[in-house]
Amino acid sequence: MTVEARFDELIHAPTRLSIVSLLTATEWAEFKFLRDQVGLTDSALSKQLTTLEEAGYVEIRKSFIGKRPRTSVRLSAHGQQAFAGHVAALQEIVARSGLAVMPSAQT
Amino acid sequence: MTVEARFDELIHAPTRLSIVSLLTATEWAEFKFLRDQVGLTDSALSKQLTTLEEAGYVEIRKSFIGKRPRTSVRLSAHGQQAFAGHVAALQEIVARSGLAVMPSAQT
DNA sequence: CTGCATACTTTCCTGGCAGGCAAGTACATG
DNA sequence: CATGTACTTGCCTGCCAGGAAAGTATGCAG
Repeated sequence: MTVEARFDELIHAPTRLSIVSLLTATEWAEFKFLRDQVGLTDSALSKQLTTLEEAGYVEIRKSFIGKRPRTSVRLSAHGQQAFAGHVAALQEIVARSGLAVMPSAQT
Repeated sequence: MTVEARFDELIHAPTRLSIVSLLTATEWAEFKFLRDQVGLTDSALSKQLTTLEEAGYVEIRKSFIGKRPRTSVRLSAHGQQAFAGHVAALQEIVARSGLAVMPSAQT
């Protein structure tokens, strides 16, 4: 599978970047988990998720655990591609800059 | 030299990201060159450069070539560090996502 | 039946920032 | 004196993000 390097404004925005990158690592993630990880209010997260859903980047699953509603989210295939493409675009930028790219950054 | 991974909102914004990454590759760059590369109007670029200068990320040199003024810009050491730190932060995000990082992406 | 809690969603409003246009500045040239 | 170059600054518009608060739907407690 070839990933086309494509800068994605929607994914680039800091909060959505964290949401999407969290999702790449978590399969189905729960609303509260995301909310706490990215540090947004319910309303703000809800809106971002709607935005991502409208772009076709995430799937939102509403299930009931016992009697309580539970919203879970995961990246769609399309979202994964967009993220991969965006990362590739960033890497091209970095590559142009001549900065060395390490496979994994240790702090 | 250890680079601290540090997400930088100022550098992250798309236009400034292109400006800064261009600067990492060019030493002194001229105003018109930057303007054409990033596709901004004079005024918009001027403002971004002022912003970057106020953050201490770039140095602005105003010289005269013959009788005509010429504005050139380059990344300061501080700006280089900030960029490197931001890139490291992005790489950490990508690393968390489990995406493979290629040293250079060919299209 | 009423009230309160859970789990979001939607509406309303504010604030910041980006970019374009147009005018301003400074200097040289015709 | 008018015009051109090379920006800079001011003004204005538009977008979008995020918080607060109200709305929706459902369950449970009393």
